[in-house]
Amino acid sequence: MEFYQLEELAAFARYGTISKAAEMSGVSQPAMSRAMKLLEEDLGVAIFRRTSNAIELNETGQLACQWAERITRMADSAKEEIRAFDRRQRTLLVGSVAPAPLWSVVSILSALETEKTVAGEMRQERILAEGLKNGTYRFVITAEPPSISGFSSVRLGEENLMFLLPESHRHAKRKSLSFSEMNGENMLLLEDIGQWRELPQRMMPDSKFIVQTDRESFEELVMRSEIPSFASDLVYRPVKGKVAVPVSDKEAHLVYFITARSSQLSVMNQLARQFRNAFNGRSVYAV
Amino acid sequence: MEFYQLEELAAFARYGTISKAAEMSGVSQPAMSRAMKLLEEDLGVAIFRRTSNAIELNETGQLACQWAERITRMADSAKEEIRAFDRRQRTLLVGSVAPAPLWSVVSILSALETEKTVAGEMRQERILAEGLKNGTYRFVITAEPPSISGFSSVRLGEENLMFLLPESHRHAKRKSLSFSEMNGENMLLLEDIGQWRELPQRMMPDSKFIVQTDRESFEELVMRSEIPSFASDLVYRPVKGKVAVPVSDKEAHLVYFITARSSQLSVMNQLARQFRNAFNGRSVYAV
DNA sequence: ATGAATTACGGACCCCGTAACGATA
DNA sequence: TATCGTTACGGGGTCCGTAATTCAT
Repeated sequence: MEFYQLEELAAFARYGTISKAAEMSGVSQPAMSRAMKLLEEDLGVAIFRRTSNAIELNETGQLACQWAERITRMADSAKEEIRAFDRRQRTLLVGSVAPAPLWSVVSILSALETEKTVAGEMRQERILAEGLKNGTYRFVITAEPPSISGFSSVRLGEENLMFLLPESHRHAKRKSLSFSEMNGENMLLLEDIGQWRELPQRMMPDSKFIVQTDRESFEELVMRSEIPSFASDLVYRPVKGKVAVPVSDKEAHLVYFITARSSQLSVMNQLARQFRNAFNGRSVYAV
Repeated sequence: MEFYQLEELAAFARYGTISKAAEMSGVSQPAMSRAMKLLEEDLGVAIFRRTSNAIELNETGQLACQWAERITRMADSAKEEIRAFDRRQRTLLVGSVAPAPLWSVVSILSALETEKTVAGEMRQERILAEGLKNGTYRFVITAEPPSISGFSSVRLGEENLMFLLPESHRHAKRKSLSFSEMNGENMLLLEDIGQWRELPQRMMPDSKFIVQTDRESFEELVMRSEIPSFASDLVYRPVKGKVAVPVSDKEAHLVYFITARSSQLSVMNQLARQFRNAFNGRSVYAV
């Protein structure tokens, strides 16, 4: 019994005649005729009812066909799952509640673990803790480190939110600014910013937020319009005609921790060191 | 991906080295080495960890092996089930509560249905009714015909129990004899007699029954000893030195019905006719 | 030096496609 | 006569086993 015979049997059942099934399967008619004969011989039972000029499945053949489909389906899913498992084996997935620390951690890890493909994704803290336990994530980055036995956390660094205002803005000269002071003012907001996504909406309930999914469109809008937006010290790059004013509320200040199996402690410390090196002097608050 | 590769992968997992697995599978070592390599190439992922002169499964390989076993097991059971189904398709199974009518019905049916293998088995009435409905039995023979819609019953004939006594027995001259009159007397009994099996024990609670499994041994014992036994008009053959005395209790008189799908009515009538022809004049009570 | 895996090589087998054939509507 | 299935036949791929090679214990 061979896979190609089972597949051809299923094709025959679908199309009714050997000619049609052969044509649809991309083999010659005699080839399929032979394949069915060989399968029948191998099984040792009649699975076809043959008249001089036609052929059809008998009851046993219908059963055989169900099995053929089950087996080929199983073989297909086996291949798929084996390949998926292999991919998971050779990729190292990092989860994070915010994009900025994720980018740097992914980039640092890519250099450290040259064997593996490093990928990152953003999720809620609850999901991250779950995924850390079940092995989906090797590392997770959160503001409140989950305490799971066998896992350890290391302080990674901090991120501070800033208002990005046009120089002409009435608050442009301020050294710091609270959410309440900006409440009611419409702002540009980027969609995919994890933990930062709902904070402004909560703190500034009277403001309208113009949400952008595409990062390039967002930056285009920031540059070309007078509408205030947010920036962060971790990703801050000066924009011509704009000034960055730190948000004074404590909610705008996040401390990130990286968490993984305790066996990864040395890797995590290295990560934290490189992370801090990369952003030394960049943070508005830090030193 | 081919079945032979999956089987060899499973063998390799079982025996640990290619050499051993090849030897146990009856193929050469290079053949199996190649098969594993081809399988690996087909999957497109590494399933082995190779050192210069050793090879072992990696984690993906262990998963692949589980799938290999699942698939080959499924293929094996598919073959088995297809063959079993085919056998069921071409055998006609008759169920009965007693051996005597079963034998004749099987023999008559064998002549009628030359296409099929006719087989018979004895079961309790409850099981027979169940099996008739679910298609296990094409015909069942019972004393109390089950009434199931779509199925019909035909009176087949009757069977009467007799005591088989040595000529010297105190009751040997009787024209008939009740269970209670024989109660307390030890008797020979055949094991595989279906409905007749527990009747004597219920009606003669003080008797001890010497049960024989083997029919030949039973007949030997009947001939060579003075111990009374049972006979029936349906299978009665005179035994030298023994006399048969009919049992007078009504429980010793059974009327058999044959039941099957109503579409089989004409076959059942033919069966009943041939059955009565075969036993015409044989029954002690009949006529 | 023994045992394991792979590579090299010639041969056999099997499956394929083209072509020819038989049968049915 | 057109369609369908089977048989016949030459070709090519592939799988096999033997033999040789490499490597490690």
